[in-house]
Amino acid sequence: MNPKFFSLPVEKQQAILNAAYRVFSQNSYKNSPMSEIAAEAGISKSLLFHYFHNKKELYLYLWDNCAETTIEYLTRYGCYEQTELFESMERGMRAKMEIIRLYPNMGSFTIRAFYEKDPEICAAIQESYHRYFNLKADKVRLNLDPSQFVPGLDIDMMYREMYWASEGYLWEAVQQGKFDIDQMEKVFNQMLTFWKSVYLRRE
Amino acid sequence: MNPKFFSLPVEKQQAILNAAYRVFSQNSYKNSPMSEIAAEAGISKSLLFHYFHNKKELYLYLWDNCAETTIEYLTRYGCYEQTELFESMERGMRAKMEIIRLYPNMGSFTIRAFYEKDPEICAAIQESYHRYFNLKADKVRLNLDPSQFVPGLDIDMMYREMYWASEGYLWEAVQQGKFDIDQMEKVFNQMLTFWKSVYLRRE
DNA sequence: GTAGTATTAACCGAAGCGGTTAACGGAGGT
DNA sequence: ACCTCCGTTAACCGCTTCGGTTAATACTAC
Repeated sequence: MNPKFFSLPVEKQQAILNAAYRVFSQNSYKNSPMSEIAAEAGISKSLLFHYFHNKKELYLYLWDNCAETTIEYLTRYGCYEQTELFESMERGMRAKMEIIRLYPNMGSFTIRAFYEKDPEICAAIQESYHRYFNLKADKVRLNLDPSQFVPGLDIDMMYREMYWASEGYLWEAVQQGKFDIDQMEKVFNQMLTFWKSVYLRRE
Repeated sequence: MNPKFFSLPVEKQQAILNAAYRVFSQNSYKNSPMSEIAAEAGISKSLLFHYFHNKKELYLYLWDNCAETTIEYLTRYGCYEQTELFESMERGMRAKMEIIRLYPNMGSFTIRAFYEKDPEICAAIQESYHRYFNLKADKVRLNLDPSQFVPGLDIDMMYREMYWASEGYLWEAVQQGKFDIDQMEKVFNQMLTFWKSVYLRRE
């Protein structure tokens, strides 16, 4: 790719990447036209090809950008550090919110890219995925003291439940295409206090 | 549309509809090629155009099929009848599972169609939506006895939490493109007993 | 056979694709 | 004033694919 891309004003870089994330996350690789990306980014198709030699390069750059941005924010918000369960959930959410603020459609793109079948890119994605996975596979360790929870609680189910609920809410927001991040953060905090109120042992 | 479509063997009808649901749910209207639908359904493009005069007609038929199928199954599983909260959740899930068994991608299609911006169909979708909405707007009434729950429970939050969790799980399954419905039903039952165990008052 | 129906290969003009080229236009130096 | 540089784009390229049609094939029943 053309290094001049990085000397663009940051907002313009983001506008381009976000347009690409949106189009690629809502269409298959094959059915995602470069022209649509350019138009949405507010630049000409020629300029888009000036920065990214071809469609594949843009796609794979986005993919790498996903991994790097994610790791960067997870690190910055202390998500790899050992903490207590709800604290860890909260950090994870804050990191995710910050990423959404930057690139609203990055999450959906990541998942789509991961399951993308097109032979032109599928191999590259999978290879790169395993590279990143091996790099950061050191799982997050939690301080899980079972006695802090309501007696008899199915902790595994609780964990999955919390995960699904946050994903479900996020998905709903993405579908509607509106990202009121302050509102989202508020809802997430409500969920968090709700979980604490029902899962934590009442003395 | 050509009425001969309905004298096709049922599996073939479903194959065609499912191919269409898949393609339209994973690409914008404009970027969804009829050829891709035909290929996935295992028929020629000409035959597809033989049954549906054009792309728009197919799309709108799918949309109507969503509404009708949904209403049919919700009725069949007694989801409009007045019941207790968890019973109502369970019926809703069973209905949804049965629909997924028939048309795995109908859910995602419905949502996408609802937010579709293409001027060629947007108006028709919205108009039709309001028609259906007015038709079935008689809200489900619940027997909600607050005393059956754990004291101090935020019932509204509990309700949203359950909704998001089931949507989140469903979405995860759809993303992966694998629909092991027995497995899904099992997980949903686990969620249901989990919810009861944490939300219902323990005597 | 033959009549009728289900299905498709081959085709149509038009549009859109990924990608290139040549020219424009504004800023800075002289 | 002119030139140079460079970010940017309009116009274009060959080609594919688009939505949709047509004419011929394959199949079935009599």
